[in-house]
Amino acid sequence: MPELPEIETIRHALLKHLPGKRIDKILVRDARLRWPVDENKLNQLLVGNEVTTIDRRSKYLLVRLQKESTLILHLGMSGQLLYITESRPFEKHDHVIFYLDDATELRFRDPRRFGMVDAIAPGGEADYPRLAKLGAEPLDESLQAKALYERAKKLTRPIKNLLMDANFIVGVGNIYANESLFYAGIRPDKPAGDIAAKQWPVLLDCIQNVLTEAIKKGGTTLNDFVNSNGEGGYFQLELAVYGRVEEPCLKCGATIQRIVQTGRSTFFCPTCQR
DNA sequence: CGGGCGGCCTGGAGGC
DNA sequence: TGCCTCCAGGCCGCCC
Repeated sequence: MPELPEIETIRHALLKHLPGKRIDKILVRDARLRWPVDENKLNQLLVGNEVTTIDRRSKYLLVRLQKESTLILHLGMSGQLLYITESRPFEKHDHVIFYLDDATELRFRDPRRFGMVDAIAPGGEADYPRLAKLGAEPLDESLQAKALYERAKKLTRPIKNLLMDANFIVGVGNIYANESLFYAGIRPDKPAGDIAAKQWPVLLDCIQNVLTEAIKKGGTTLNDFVNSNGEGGYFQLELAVYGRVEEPCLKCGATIQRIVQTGRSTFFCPTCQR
């Protein structure tokens, strides 16, 4: 369940290995991902080009190549990117393999196949459908809490649902939405429009702190997340509310509650969060 | 337009 | 031991 900190961790790991390497060949072992993998498009746009750098937008990894083509990856729920330096047999869910010019490989592994592998032609990013409607980057220093307040002030849906909506703010999934709202002292089921203008800077600050701390710890490892070195993160040791139903609140000792919001588990402290 | 929800997908856990 | 059901959840598409 990679969210922004996990993707950022993977991006940093890949930056140590990929830049300067040329993609020599691409093997699509199973094209049935979230959208069918277009093998011809990958070959045309990516093969023969060197990686220049790697960016992130929302939970997408953007591997930049020469000639301004881009490899775009999404890890969905269970995706992993493995950087492989010595010959290793394929595993069942190794779906796409990028062979590099120094005999190393990048493998896209994804048991649940919610992930995505695609290529973007030069100049095509602005119109790329998955990127076009994305909301604010939470760690963007120019992001103003006031702008979020203005967008949210007439909305009736619960604040937690809004935080998980990538059209509003990106990179915040179930874990970090729960955690951020705990630190901000806001009930997850509070209507987004009921959050006062003066509360938004507090909330944004909590979101940024939670994400930044998680990045420092290498992300959260629950079921599936492993970074490109095959190592999990450590942020799960510091989760204040996520997954802690019936356990005592770390601030006040009250019992953490679990509710379901639009099919997703929500955890909160009924005393600290109002 | 806002907002809820079903479906995609597999592995692991729990019940019997 | 094995079969069944449920759950995890990012994101799209459909619906009201």
